Amino acid sequence: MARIPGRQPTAPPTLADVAERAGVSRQTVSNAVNNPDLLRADTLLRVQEAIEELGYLPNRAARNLRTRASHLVGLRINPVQEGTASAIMDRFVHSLVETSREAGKHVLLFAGDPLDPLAGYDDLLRSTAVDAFVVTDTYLGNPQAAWLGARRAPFVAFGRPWDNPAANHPWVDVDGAAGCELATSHLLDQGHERIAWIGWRKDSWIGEDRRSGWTRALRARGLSTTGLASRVEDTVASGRGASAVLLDEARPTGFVCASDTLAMGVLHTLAERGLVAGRDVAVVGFDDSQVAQVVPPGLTSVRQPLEEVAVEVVKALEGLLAHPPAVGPGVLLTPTLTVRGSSSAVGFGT
Amino acid sequence: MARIPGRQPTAPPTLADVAERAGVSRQTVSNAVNNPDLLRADTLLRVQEAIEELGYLPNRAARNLRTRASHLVGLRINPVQEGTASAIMDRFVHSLVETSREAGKHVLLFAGDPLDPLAGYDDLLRSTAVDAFVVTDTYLGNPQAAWLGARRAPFVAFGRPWDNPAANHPWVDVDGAAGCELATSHLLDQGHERIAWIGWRKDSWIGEDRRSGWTRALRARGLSTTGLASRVEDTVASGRGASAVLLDEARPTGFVCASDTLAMGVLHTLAERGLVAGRDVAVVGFDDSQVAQVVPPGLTSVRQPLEEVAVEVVKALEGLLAHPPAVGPGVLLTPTLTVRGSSSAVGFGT
DNA sequence: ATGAAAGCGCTAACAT
DNA sequence: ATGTTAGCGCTTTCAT
Repeated sequence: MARIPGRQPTAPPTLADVAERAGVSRQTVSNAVNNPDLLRADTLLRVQEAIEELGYLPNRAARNLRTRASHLVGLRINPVQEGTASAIMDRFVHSLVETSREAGKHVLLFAGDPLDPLAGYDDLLRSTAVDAFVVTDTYLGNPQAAWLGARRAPFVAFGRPWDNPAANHPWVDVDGAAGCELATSHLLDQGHERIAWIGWRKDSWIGEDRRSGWTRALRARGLSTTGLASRVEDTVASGRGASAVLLDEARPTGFVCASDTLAMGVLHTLAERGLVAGRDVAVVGFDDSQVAQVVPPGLTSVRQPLEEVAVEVVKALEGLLAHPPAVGPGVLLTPTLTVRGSSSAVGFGT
Repeated sequence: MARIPGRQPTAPPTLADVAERAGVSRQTVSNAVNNPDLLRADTLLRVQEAIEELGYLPNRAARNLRTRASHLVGLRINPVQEGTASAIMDRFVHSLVETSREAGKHVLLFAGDPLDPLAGYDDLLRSTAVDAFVVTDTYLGNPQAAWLGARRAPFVAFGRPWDNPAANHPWVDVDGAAGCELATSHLLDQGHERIAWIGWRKDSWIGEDRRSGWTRALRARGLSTTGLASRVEDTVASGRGASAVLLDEARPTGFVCASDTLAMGVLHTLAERGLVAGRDVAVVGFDDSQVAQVVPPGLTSVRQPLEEVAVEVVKALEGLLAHPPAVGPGVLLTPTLTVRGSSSAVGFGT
């Protein structure tokens, strides 16, 4: 990289450096970067050469100050839940970063006090550090949505506004009911007729949604759900306990679970009883976590299309930050089912 | 939040707004924020009240432009390795974000073409979007370190400069050899004498380091390692294959693995042969992934102290960005062993 | 098609 | 202890 004498050896070149080198004004360089159409072809070429030679790239801070935009998207991350199989954030974050890059944005991570869902948002907003937020933890009944809305802070939610269908912020979500219906139908197709559900407590909107997919699939085949459902906390121990009770009292031949964590609990029960998943009892989880992928004999699981979610989220962000802002309707994506050994003898061997 | 008439209703208050309200100059407000010691107590109080009332927070872009610092740390993230148990990034990223916050920094995520380890760094550097980088994927023989060094880009590595012990950049790493020695000693203490190693190919520095811990522990008790080691790719299938061969040819009663992924491969082999982990054969993995935590009967695993790593990384960053920069020696942290059912009948029941 | 002037909000350097 | 001046690097507006 060529250096201008008299400058700090590490200071990157500025617009003025390029202008001098190309023999034009600073403004023309700016136009070459942002509105190339305005330049005559030969001028443009000369400026571009100078840019190339100097390795010029616009200074972010200066541009941000001038345009009042940071091209940064804030994403709050919570601590990893140890002892669970929860694994979607990892994949989602990567997809979001990747997609954001294509849209000329970067992702700014910030931490949040798990007890205060609002912590961190305010400072970033008031210091104009980010242009918008991506809000992911809507499962709590997200006060963020209302709060951010009240502050006129642009944001896109990954997750439906369950508690307020009239909310007018953009959102993207995955159809959990469809996923569980898919899972249940898969077991029905394998010949199972007594299929149990292990899900979350009734106050979880997501949990009730997923459960409805199980109900729907059984009803569609004229099968009863009575005595086959259990609602517990999202822990391996709860899954194990619930499956033990269900096996004793309802004798199901298959389990559909609201999470991979609960499904792993079922695998624990089976291991204790000398039963083999996929041969003796079928098990399906939700999220297609790494756990599902590597546990013997492989856990069949509902997979959220997180790459698509990221694409839709970024699309919504771009609309939101456009002039004038454009807010489309919520987007509901359909998950797929990844079949492994836990639900089909064929799948044995990973 | 009070609003100044004549301004956009959404534009945050500026230094000038606060100055006017407090009846002082803009500089005094700036000092109140950055050098409160310079103000007389009563002036400081008045300014602070004005700041409070207006909800003022300094504009990031303006401050960044003026101070030539973004208080942003760049972290490149790679795609999640599907089908493996690899899980440390998640935990590390969260710890890093948390610790950075305490140091007044935020973490900027960017994506990288997995094939080009340098992609993404250059642009952020030249556009002065970040103050420094945290480099994590040093296992490849990291060209980033040399490259960033040549550009005088401040960075801290999570991972030793294996290929260049003379490198003078700050780094933090976890002692893999000590971890595997811990794991092997644990099995020795349980009475095992034939303990096999399943690790990575010889060109992996990290793999050889971890393996040396296994060797050291066996040698210390006068036991031979001959015929007990295998070097394969980091996949579940490889771990399964290697453990099958080792069981047939060397009859080990315990396995120490370079990763949880390989350890899961061992569990596959055991499941196929009707053997029970922890009762018939002991297995230890590395990384204490979620997989290790939830798989029945629980996988004993070496746990990296990622929270400490993050603390040391941020410490090193602060030194690096201080005036003048201060670069301390590399920091090597010691992992712990999390014992679960796969290596002790006691651990049965999670 | 190109250039000149102004200013985004802040802080470093110097006055007072 | 506080105020004044200048300028960080860029883009918007307006003139040429």
